[in-house]
Amino acid sequence: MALDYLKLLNASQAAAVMQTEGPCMIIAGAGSGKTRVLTYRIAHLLEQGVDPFNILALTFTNKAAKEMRARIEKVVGPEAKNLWMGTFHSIFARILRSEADKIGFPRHFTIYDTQDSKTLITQIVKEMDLDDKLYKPSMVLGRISAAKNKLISVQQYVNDPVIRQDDEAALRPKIGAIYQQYAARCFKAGAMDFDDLLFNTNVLFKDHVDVLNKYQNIFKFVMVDEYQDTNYSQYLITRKLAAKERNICVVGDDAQSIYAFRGADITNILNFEKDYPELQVFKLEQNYRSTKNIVRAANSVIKNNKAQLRKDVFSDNEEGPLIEVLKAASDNEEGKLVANSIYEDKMNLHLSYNDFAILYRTNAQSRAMEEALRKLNIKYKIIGGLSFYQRKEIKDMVAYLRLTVNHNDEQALRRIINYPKRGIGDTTISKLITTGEETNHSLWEVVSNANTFLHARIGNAVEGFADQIKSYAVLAAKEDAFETAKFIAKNSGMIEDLYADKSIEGLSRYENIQELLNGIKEYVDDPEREDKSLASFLQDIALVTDTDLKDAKDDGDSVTLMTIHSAKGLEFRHVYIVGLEENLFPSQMMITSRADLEEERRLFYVAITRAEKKLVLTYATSRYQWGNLRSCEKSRFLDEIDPQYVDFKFSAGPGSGESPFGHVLERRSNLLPTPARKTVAKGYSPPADFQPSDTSNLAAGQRVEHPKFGFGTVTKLETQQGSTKAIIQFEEVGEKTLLLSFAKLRVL
DNA sequence: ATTAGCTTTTTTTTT
DNA sequence: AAAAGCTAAT
Repeated sequence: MALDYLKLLNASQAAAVMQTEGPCMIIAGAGSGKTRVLTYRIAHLLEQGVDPFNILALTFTNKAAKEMRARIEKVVGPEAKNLWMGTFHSIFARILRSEADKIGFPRHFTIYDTQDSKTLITQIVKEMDLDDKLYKPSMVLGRISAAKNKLISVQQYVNDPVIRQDDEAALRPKIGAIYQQYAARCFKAGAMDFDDLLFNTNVLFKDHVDVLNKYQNIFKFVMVDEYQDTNYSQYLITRKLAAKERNICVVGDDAQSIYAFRGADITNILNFEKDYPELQVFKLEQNYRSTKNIVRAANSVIKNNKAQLRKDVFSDNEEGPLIEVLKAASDNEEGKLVANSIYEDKMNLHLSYNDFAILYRTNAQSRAMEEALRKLNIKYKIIGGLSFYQRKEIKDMVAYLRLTVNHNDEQALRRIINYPKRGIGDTTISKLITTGEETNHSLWEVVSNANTFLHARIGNAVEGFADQIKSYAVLAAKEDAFETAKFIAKNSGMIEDLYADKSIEGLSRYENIQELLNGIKEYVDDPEREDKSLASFLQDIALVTDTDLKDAKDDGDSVTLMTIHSAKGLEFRHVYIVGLEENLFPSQMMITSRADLEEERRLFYVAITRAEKKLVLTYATSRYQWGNLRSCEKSRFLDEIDPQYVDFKFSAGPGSGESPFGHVLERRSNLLPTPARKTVAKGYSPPADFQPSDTSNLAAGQRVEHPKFGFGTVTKLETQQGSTKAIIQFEEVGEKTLLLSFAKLRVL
């Protein structure tokens, strides 16, 4: 049959589309038509007669999955609905639900969001009588999360001497104990956090070969988008699933890897080459999105990163205008400059507000932008930030729904046991918890038998609450999600409580509950929805992000505001990247190690490459931070762009009046040590015949040579998860920690 | 048990 | 600047 869509692809794109059998890796530069390739590749598979039920396509966001499914549907028709397509988390949550009993979880397990996890950790730290200054929930959760992403179980964690040393060195020796308690409590509550969804999938596949076999036979073709952002846990899942058919295709761009903080591991790409020696690699290097200036500027930035795969992204588009750099005196003025510029461009070039995006490093930066846009009556939408489902009243309502479906959900129970007020105070609650711990019962079991150990008055209140929840569960068993939720909202007293509050915030909370109910109604009314149960609805919203949400209800012509992380995969005609200041972008927390700084630079690269026609970069010389004014220095990243692509607009807009000392200050900042110092050994250049040695038998004390760092001595070797790190004291550049599988070392 | 008023902390990024 | 946590008074 004639594959007419091949006409729509360039040579390398077409090659990648046609390569359907066996392992394949597509290295796709920014804007190189990656989604197009994935779309047609799946379409091609379907045309070859592959059953859509046998194709698994994993994407990074729900939105990406939705979009791709829609595009495939355009090519192949409604068959596309049957593809397994979604995020890692949503796909494997679904599989875990149907196999839950095999790993001891209830079918309707709860998914804890980050806030639930942190609250639980705070509670555990308190119960264990630990110093809450030392054991900050975000820090502890970070440790636990990192462990899970590397598939380190509680047992392994507490037994591993290296981990113990690390924790002890950080004066936090009890993290293992907290991890243990945290996991036990989640299990008792029938709950999994985000990382558990992947961790437990691995457990399931490891302990139940029959189950793994089943899914290997279902997923005959596996595809992974944004492969550079997968962690070890995800890597292993895909490897296991593809082990039988070996039809696995991953798409990624190492230059756009920006989720290392979440455990994403670039070695997955290298592992991939090792796992599949017969691997076919395709490179997509032509950028169809942006002007030549934008692509070249982006290249000049990313060139400063040492750790990267060889790639040469180019554009055949017009040259386009230079990249504009604007300087503002304050964050508020920065907002004004951006808003004015958007307004002018829209009028002069007859664009719509949808053509514009403002990107920032942190959500907090949106405020100044919002104010400025509002003053000019420019409509905007904010993606991310405090999501709908994170609002207090919504979390309360959802807690009722969650507890109805899963009575053991401890966090939900604690959230609402005294909301609205039922006279069950802190003392009672801690008594309930302690009893649960002592008798090894879940909180719910204690609560529903409260009369056996509490005074009648208070015991009745507690059991009354339990009865209430039980009655909701009876209702949920026969009614759909909407009817159940509507009843709960009224019966619980939440509606009444919120309605009584006549303040502006109170009113909006009341409206938010209405909106949630509307959302549930919509969910139930969807003609394609098969499962209209409350449980099904909850499963759906647990993994929905705001980024996915906002897109659904497109509110007309508006400028988009979001973090750079959220902007990944998107494109806009005109892009403004704001807040290009030291300690903001790059972020303060990311400038201490080279790896972090390089991730930050990749983030900048991602931001630049979102722009099609015009790119504007701004920075402010002062901004409010934690309520007080701070002065800021412009970002080192600005100096990393090759100046031939940049137009430094000197004077800021109206009202800013360049200070007479402007030049002086400018000079001074140039006298500071050059940013982005390269850690290469100055007095060393590698011999032309440099040949890396086999380092599998490397031992501490040996002398080695490195092509960039020069000569050094191995001080220590550390093996973790099968990969070995060498700590080497170099003569010229000091101590470095190198991954042996990466480092080119010659043993002397 | 509840609440008003005070102090402390928080800002990285997200499934 | 705002939210969350804590103390003291009711």
